[in-house]
Amino acid sequence: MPANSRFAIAVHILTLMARADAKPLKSDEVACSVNTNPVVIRRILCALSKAGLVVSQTGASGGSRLAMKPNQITLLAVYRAVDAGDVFALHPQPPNAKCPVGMNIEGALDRILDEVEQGVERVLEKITIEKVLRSIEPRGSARRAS
Amino acid sequence: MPANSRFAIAVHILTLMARADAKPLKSDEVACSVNTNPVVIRRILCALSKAGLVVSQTGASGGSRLAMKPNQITLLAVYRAVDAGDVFALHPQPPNAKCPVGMNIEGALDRILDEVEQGVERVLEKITIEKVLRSIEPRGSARRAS
DNA sequence: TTCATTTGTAACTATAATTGTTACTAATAC
DNA sequence: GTATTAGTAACAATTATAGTTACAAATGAA
Repeated sequence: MPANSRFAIAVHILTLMARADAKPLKSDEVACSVNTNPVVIRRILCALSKAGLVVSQTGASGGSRLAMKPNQITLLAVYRAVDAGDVFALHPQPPNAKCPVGMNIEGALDRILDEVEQGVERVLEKITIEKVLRSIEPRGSARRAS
Repeated sequence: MPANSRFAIAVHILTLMARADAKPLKSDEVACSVNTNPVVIRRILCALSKAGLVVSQTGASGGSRLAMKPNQITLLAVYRAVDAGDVFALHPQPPNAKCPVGMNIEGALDRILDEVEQGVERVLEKITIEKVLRSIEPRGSARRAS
């Protein structure tokens, strides 16, 4: 099924929570909106919790809520929290070290991958969960950035 | 095995060809440097050929060579030629259309994916095969990074 | 013309990652 | 105490990738 959707689902989850304000959401409720199994949601919530983006509580009337304001959560933080994977993979097998190109290409590709990831991060750090929520709200409860 | 290495291998192949100058390389020779099966190489060469980056010829003393100068081939062209896949995937199942967030989140994520891909492309369009080759040559024709 | 060589491509296998699922434990509120 | 919920382990189903074998089509050389 490869090509992972954890980042997309994480953004969805956090947007739901931003909309719910401080009210904790249960993994069942979130799963209903995302249209998947609650365990899939809890796995991602666990990563978001370890990254300090959400706070969860077990027990009756438990659930999860944002650990900070929606305008303090950038998509870069989300991208790093869930392991979204690299933009491209390097060689499956190490190249031939006896070839002048094979010997050095991995280092070169590694540096390129770093630059590409930085390009991704520059974009993601400019977008917040608040911004995503506002881009979704048809109108009405939309609110200015604080 | 997911997370595809076609872009990495394509850059490797083109760098070999840049170094070989106009001499056509056989898929066997390339496979030896990349350390994989010649068919894997030919599959990628086929994509590069369709994109007009290389020229191939069947038959005895055939092989493939660059279709243009190494400084005219950007990594963006390579990235587009091989299907490197998206930076992140959207929802595996469509979200719940009855939820205000579920209804609109896919569009928002799509726009974010577009921006991210543009971030990737801005980086890749600045790097050419010539630059990769120079960053690899141990010395002699080596040149300072720019 | 004939033959060896090479690409192009189809078909199949093995591997690995993801998502979905069930089942259970631990924590918490009422 | 009891019901509820998160956290997590274990496993199945799906899917993409890379590797492999096999063969047709094209080409150049004898």
